[in-house]
Amino acid sequence: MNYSPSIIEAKWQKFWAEHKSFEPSEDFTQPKKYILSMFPFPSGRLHMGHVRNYTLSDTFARYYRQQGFNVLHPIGFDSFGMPAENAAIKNGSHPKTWTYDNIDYMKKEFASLGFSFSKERELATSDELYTKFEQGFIIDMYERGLLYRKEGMLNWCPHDLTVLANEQVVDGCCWRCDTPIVKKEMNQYYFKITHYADELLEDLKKLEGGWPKQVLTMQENWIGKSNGLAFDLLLDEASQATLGGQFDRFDVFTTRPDTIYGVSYTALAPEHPIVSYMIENALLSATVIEQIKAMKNSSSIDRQKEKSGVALGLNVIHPLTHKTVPVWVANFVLMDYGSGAVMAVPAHDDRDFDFAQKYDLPIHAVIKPLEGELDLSKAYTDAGIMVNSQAFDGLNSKAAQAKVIEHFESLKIGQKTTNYKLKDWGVSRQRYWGAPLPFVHCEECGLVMEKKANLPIALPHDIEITGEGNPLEKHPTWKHCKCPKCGKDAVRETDTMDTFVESSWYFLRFCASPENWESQAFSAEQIQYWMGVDHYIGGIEHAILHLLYARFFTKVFRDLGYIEFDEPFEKLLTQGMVLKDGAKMSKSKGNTVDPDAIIEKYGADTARLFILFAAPPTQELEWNDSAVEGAFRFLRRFSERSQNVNTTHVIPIIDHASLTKEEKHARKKVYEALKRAQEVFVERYTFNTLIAGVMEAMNALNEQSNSEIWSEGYWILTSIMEPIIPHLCWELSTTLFGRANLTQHCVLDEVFEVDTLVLGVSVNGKNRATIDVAVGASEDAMIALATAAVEKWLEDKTIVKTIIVPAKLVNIVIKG
RNA sequence: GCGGAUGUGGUGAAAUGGUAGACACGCCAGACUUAGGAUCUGGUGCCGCAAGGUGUGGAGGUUCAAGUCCUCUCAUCCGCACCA
Repeated sequence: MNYSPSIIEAKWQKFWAEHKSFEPSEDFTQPKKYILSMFPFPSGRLHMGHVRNYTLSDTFARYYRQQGFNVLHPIGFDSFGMPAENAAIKNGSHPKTWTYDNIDYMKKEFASLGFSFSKERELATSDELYTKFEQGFIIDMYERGLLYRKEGMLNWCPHDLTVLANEQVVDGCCWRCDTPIVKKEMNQYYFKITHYADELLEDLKKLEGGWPKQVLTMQENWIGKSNGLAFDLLLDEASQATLGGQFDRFDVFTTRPDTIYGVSYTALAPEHPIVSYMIENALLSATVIEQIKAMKNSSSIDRQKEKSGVALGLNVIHPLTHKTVPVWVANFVLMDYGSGAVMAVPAHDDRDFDFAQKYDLPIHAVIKPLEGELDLSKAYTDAGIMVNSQAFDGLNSKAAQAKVIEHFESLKIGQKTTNYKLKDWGVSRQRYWGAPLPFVHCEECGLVMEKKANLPIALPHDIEITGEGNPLEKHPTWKHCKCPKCGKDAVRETDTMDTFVESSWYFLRFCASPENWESQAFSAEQIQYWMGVDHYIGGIEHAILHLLYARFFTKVFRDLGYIEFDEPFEKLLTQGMVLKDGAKMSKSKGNTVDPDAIIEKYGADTARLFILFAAPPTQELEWNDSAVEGAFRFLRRFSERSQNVNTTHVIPIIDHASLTKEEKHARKKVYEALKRAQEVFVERYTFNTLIAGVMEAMNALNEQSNSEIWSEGYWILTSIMEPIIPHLCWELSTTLFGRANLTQHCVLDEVFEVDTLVLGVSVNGKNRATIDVAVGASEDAMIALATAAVEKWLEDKTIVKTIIVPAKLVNIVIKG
């Protein structure tokens, strides 16, 4: 058979579409698999990263269908977001039109790759129906206090004119456009993700084994739990007087209570309320105020370059020694962690040390190393023996931490405290193309949530996108409404939501059956059956943002009573990037490969085969045009050699004993490939080795000419390969076997039985020869053969011992 | 600085402590062909005519046996990073 991918691929894609071949069953008594890859943003065209992502999930989905599972393999589009608006500014297109045109095109690309997605559950997160359910959840969360509004200093991207979550600030710049962010004070909506900080951290343990370690570590670091001591520092009387009696103390947090006697100054963040008060009331000189303002306004990158600060002329009382300690303002103290104030122990903290050096502040050593002398040219941050610490002298500093905390607690001047780096998730965006926050501002009632019956609060179509400000804010009528509570004139919230909100629950929405798609977001029964996601596949770039938010939503939905589990994704597979010429494919580098062009030239099966063959999924994949050719040539051979196969509807029964050596070898290779398939799909995911095994089997089949063995081989190999190269395999399987072979197969042990074994013979662990031994040969006989084979290396030596590894090798240990 | 990953032929890679380099790409030689950027056959880690030697970033160690386990170290990549 001539291999014509364009013909057979179109044929089977049409067949699958017409027969709705990949819709999951509503029979919830069947065993299920939920296979999901992270859905794409509809940017217009698929790139090779997408092809890799969806080829992986499709391969799992098709495998499990063959194994008799009810498989949910859905797809959607994460279709809100800034690029649609950017395109509107650039081309004058409407964000909606642009988005849905792109979706249409990308759906065609999906189909041309033969992905076995459920069509009936396809969604775009910008669909009004999706917005409706999402806004409902937002209202639930607001009622629970999990969504709130507060004034705060925010990351503002001056290019995109929107706020960004901390997670969306990369190296001080906007994660999308790389513009350095600035701080801006704004009223914003927040999700109370910190309420779940501890559970999000603790439940990472449940994911061990199913998630890559790297991702677990990244999440752990991001949540950033640390235990320590929080206590108040009392301002001395003079300082209280300076502050007009407005402040008498401030709160600090330390993870090193064992260094408490080493405190030689304290430092406040430039944004600290005491500092603000002093600026507002002109309690500082104009120069100092300028310095502090400069600290505040400097970008987070500049702030990290060099430590700077200034003394405030205030003093606090050390809680244990009662000595006076000066108060400084310092740029390295962060307002949004802990209380925005620190006790400084320069002898035992690198930052405090640098600062003390610069401003010539005293350095009191209170920990000495277990061995050797204390080096005062730098901070000693390790554990050691406490000194100059009154009653604590001589204690191991590590062990004494709890004792110091107890001491503070017994004096009622401090307490054990846990802090997290994780901050609440700011979700408002001053953009048009997003889901509106379902709130109304009423002069009488204040902030009022919409009635669920009024949802969705949909976006107006007639807007003008200029790139400046929020188009919803500028729309003539949209924001004017009646207060849902009192009915008087009111104003709609014009902020829309961060698009990470949509991707935080889309995997739940996919569980909804098409028949109640319109009426409810999902049902408990459907969720219970389909969740959790058995295999979740996507890029490592979502290790923190998306995966943390999705975990958070899952816990919230559980607490709202919608679902009954804690974690959404059982197994996470993070695929490596697709590279060309050693670099990530990108338009700016001009090293992209267009999937459509590859499909047109070689077909989807070639693209899929190459992508899975060139590297294991988690590793980077280097694009190689000639290796793609190689994949194509394999498919052609696979297709053409099918002429050796007899048509049959059952697997041939073969009398193994009567076969020639080549025939036996061919069968062995085929069944080895089958064994490997079971291992690869279930445990290892190293599809490259599976494909190699199938190639070996093909090579072995080609060494013999028994048509029964060809038939058995193709019966099994087309089944193993169907998840990878579905079009060709459906074609071959249909023509040859009436598709009866696309199912589970048993490994026949008889094909692995052999008469003779090839053993390696090594001398002192170095391989020297190979021998053929009969199965069942005695150890003595094997040793005799082995020693004879390596005689040359044994001359004038004494054999100390011999080690026989069954079916593998004989190692002769010699001396002299 | 902290955390993680990776390091094996000319290239992508394989090897679940037991014959390193499977399977491919590329390259070389041959066959077929009007032709070959098609197809088929054979070869291909390195040094060497060969016998043989040598070889998984480097140095040690454990073991009868190490790419694999342990210690140290170098390089590259990724993530986090003034979090008190």
